[in-house]
Amino acid sequence: MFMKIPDCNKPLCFFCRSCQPAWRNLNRINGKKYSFKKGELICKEGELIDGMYFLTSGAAKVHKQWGNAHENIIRFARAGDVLGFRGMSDNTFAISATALEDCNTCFIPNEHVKASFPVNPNLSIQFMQLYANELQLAEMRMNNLANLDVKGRIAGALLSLHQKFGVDNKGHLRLRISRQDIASYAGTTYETLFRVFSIWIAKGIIKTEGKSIKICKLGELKKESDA
Amino acid sequence: MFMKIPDCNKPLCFFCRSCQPAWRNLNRINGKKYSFKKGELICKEGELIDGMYFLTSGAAKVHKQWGNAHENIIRFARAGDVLGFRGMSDNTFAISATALEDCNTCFIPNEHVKASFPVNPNLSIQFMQLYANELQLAEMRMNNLANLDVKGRIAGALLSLHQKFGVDNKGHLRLRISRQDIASYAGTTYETLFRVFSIWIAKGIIKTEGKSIKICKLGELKKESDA
DNA sequence: GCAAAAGTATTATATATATCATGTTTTTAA
DNA sequence: TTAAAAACATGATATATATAATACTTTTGC
Repeated sequence: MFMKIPDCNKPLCFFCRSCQPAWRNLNRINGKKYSFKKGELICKEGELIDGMYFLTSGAAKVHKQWGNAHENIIRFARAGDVLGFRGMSDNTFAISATALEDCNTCFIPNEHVKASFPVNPNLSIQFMQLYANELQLAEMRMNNLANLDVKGRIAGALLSLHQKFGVDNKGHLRLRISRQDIASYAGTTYETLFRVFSIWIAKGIIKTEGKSIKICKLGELKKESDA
Repeated sequence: MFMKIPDCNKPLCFFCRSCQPAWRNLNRINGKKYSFKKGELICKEGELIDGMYFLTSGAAKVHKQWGNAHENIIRFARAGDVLGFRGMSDNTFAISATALEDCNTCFIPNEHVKASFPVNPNLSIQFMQLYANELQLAEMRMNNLANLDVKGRIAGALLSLHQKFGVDNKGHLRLRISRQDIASYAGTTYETLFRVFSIWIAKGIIKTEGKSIKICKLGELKKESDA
């Protein structure tokens, strides 16, 4: 579950991609490669996180536990995304991340992240842009949660998943995910999600086959999510 | 309402603060100073925004109009904050900003922002950290909107305002803001906000005096907002 | 200083959606 | 390979909160 990074100058590691080629060797020395099985916790709210995880393969959910059993999913991550604390100060984080598929990650300690900025002028600009984009997404999502009814929120959730993970050759969403997780992402309950799905399946807007979901009428979903 | 920036190397302008002293003169030449009266639109969703506004005084709301009359406030900004598109690509923005008090801003065109990065190594790091912080706030707010009931959301809204704008010597929130705006920020309606306020006033948790709001029992509000 | 507009106060009603309850199927672990 | 645990399916009920309707009060522009 842990080893030195053997080769990380591949396009999927955000960090190495943004560093000068000559610097990547130091990333290899200072970073660690962690693998996580489906369902495993990558980082947990309240824990001290002294570095960043860069997802190189797999998928994860970033979530927060509420009291007893109520979980809320804040966002999803796929290869190329960053997990763990943002910025570069040591800090405990208020949010957990769990692997939804088997994951490979590069863990880079804050020390080394900090040391990398002066030497890699492009790095902070890349981070800046990454965060700016995520911020924009976050604000859109905020809006959705605050203004749309359940249908709209579920539509938005499906569209995000569609955009982030794409579809396979059969048109099925590439991420196998439980209905409960979709509900948690849309800010609703499983039961309500089920009801909405039933309606949409009847209308031919989506099609399900076990855990696989196919969006048949993308336009209809878009209409729901910006009404 | 528009003039060349006369003097902007003061601590309140995020951009100048993050640049080398020698570079600030160029900011002065390339930037423009815009002033906005209370209620005036600073930037409007759909418009092309080819630069960033740096608030040096006053307060503003960042919001999105929904169809007919439904408005949602995404966040507030005070002196030191950035408005307008984030990142540095020319782009139309999905979000509007309106002055809540008379505002002074420095407008820096994207061209000059871009040109400033290579020369001011600290600049992109400052931006990165700014965005990282805002991202964290955004994700917390997302959570609130998705999981808390109205009471909790209103409590959260008041606490944010309290934290962002502070209180005067009488303990009143320093930002004079309409109930409708608080409701829009909390993702609810004026009427519901009114009901919740009535209860809290009766309980002595808050006190109102026209537009002025005083939080008497901060602890009680905190309890509401993380239940 | 006055008219118009924006903001504030309040109740009654409607409805969307969570909660509860119960059974079935699929997946996981031993 | 079976037992246990998640995940899925579905209806009935309760409730929080938006909507609607109406009147009063303060602020703003002319």
